[in-house]
Amino acid sequence: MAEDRRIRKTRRALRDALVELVLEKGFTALSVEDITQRADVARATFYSHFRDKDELFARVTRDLLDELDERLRPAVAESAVGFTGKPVLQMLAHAREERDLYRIVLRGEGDGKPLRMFTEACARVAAAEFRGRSERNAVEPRIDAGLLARAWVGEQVAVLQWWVEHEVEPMPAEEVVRMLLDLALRGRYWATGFDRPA
Amino acid sequence: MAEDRRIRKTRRALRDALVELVLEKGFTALSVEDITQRADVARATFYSHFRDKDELFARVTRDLLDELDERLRPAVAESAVGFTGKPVLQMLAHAREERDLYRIVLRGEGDGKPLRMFTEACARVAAAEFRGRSERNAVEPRIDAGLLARAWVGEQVAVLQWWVEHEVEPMPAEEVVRMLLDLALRGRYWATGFDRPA
DNA sequence: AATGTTTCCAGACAGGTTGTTCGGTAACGC
DNA sequence: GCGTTACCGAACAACCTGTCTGGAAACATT
Repeated sequence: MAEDRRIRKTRRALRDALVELVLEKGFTALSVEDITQRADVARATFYSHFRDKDELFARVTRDLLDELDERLRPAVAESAVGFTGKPVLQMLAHAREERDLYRIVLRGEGDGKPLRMFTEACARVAAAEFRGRSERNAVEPRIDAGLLARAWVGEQVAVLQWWVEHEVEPMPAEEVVRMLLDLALRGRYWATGFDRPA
Repeated sequence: MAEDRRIRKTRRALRDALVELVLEKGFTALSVEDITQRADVARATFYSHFRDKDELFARVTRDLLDELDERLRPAVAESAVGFTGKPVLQMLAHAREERDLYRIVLRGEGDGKPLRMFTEACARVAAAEFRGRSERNAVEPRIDAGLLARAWVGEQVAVLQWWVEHEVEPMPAEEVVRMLLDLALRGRYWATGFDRPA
């Protein structure tokens, strides 16, 4: 009862066609026929796999997130002893491999639904990272935990977006991680040398 | 040669209908007829004002950003002497007044195009704030300026998004600004009391 | 209050998209 | 080789889009 080779082939073709075409003309401007034509698949076949465009996109995004999760698991465990930046580095590596898909997701194609899936996945990872730490934290935090998580994920996603949109890598992944961590942990005053307030 | 009262009325009705309906069922699921019906306007009239849905949304967003810019101008000038947080506070105030519109823009409705307009506007403001500062900055910054700007705007937008999506205000705007500034300027170690690295 | 202009309306139009259904054909796993 | 399953191609109604009418209503101006 292994999965039919034909199914894998058409699903893969549809996936690739979607990514290519969204990159070319945007998700909304796309018709199902555009996709099936590019994928060299009959239109009727599309509907035997997915209810509509959105379901295909959602499915593709979910697969991507599962893959990312797989990679992040060991990195998060390692990062539990301190903010090592390993999870962020893994994410950048993943983004490099699946750059086109990352681009369209991070652009908010599909009315931002895939992007929301992505940020929520990141938020779960961040929450896991923070949880392990707050237990052995003595002093009272000066900021709300929900706000902290949102800010951190927002920072990450924004930088990731900036990074994947460049045609040539603007800087090596290791450096991005270093800067992101310095900025988040030590703050802008330390990172830029701007004069501190009185 | 003042503008025709009828034009203002129908434009306003279409704007309100758009915001309401996007909030209810999402931008893509919307038809032009849905909008004109809710606005109590003939469908043909819609096309005499806008080419399509997207142009209406883009126009509504642009108006919002112009309004925001108006409010930010004095705040940015005041903030030039130090990171006072005045611009962020103004933005939160604006978001409270136009909450529904902020919601749909920040959600990425319309394939993320309006959201991109928004973040770019924020980036311009941030750049202006940073520029005035970097001149009288002695030491070499430890992080890239482009990355810094991206991270800061991403942080802001993510928190704003979090803030407007709550049905009841999770915390007063002044407190959000304080936390956001503490976090961005002094960093997570200071803000949370997490143990510093060796 | 009269006038010439502009906007709005209701309806109709072709062209395209959607999602579903069908029988026939080919590829599949076993 | 055999029974099963996925694919194809074509057709279908329903809907949406964008454009274009002529006539009615609201407008700014005098």
